Amino acid sequence: MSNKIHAESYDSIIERNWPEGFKKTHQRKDIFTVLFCSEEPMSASEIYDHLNFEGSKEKYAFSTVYRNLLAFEKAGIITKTILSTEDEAVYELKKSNHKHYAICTVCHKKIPIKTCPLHDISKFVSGSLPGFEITGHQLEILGICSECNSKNK
Amino acid sequence: MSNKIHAESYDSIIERNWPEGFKKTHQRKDIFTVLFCSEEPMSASEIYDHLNFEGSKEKYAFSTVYRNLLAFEKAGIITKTILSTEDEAVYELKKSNHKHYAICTVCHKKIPIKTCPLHDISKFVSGSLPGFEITGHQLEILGICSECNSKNK
DNA sequence: TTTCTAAATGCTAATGATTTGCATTTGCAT
DNA sequence: ATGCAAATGCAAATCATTAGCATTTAGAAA
Repeated sequence: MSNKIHAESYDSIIERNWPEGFKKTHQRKDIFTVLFCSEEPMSASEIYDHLNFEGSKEKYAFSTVYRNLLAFEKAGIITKTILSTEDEAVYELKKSNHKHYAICTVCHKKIPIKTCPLHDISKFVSGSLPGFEITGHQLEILGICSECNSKNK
Repeated sequence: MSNKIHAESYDSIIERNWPEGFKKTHQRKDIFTVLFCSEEPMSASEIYDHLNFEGSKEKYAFSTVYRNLLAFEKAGIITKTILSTEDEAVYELKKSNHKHYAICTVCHKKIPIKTCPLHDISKFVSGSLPGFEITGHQLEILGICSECNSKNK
């Protein structure tokens, strides 16, 4: 990113979170920073737009974005999700507190759910899945948000 | 389908499950039957292959498959799901007992989970989402199955 | 049963997200 | 500073899914 004021702190954040043996190209650092700053999971094209329009003279190819999202995912520091209401995958940094969303099937608004109802999922499931090592889960709650509901009256 | 022996019973099943005001074309009935007979959720191309290779002289266009999957979904009798390990959407008839899957991230095996851990999801979530009307949910458990785990030793 | 019409189909071409090939550039270890 | 594997940019290729349009068909009406 071009914001000099924050450059230092981002650098140290990157330093702490960078995967082992990962080349630090400026493209990679910038993709990481965009994801780090985003409140919401982002699609590849949203990331691409952020990188290419925010006053930076750098070039960021679409293929670079996709290749690095895949690389970050393999390295285990981001999560890829395909929501059933969208046709693009979305990506977010793995934070300590992971999130799920309630998604309105009418307006596609995504409302984060504060608590994960699957804290004890492993106990719940492991009984019926002997030998299966659970590494994660995906959950969406689908429905109609209050705004869309009232519009339909 | 071409199996005369079962034709009668499929007809009555179709009769009972057919959406209101839906034209009964042989293509639609056959797509329904393929889904009805499948143990697993199927992708559009799997359905297409079943229709076009199982000895039938009928023609089934890809666009017909997609159009009718969408129509069935709108009519509320099938479910479309995009699994995070696959790049095709999969479809299944809504059965009384809905299912979730534990998916191996290595071999992509799908293991049905017997119980839905979200029976009381609405209570759980509704508190934090006032006015949101829950109509459904998507859940995947991701991990490594026992076979893939033992291979990696 | 025959006629009629909107809806459904098959075909092919278009779309849109994601991937790939390849020549060029760049981190980073020596 | 040098060298090379890894990363990049660009453009073309893929792959799932959708749309356009001329033709066919289900099912209501005559």
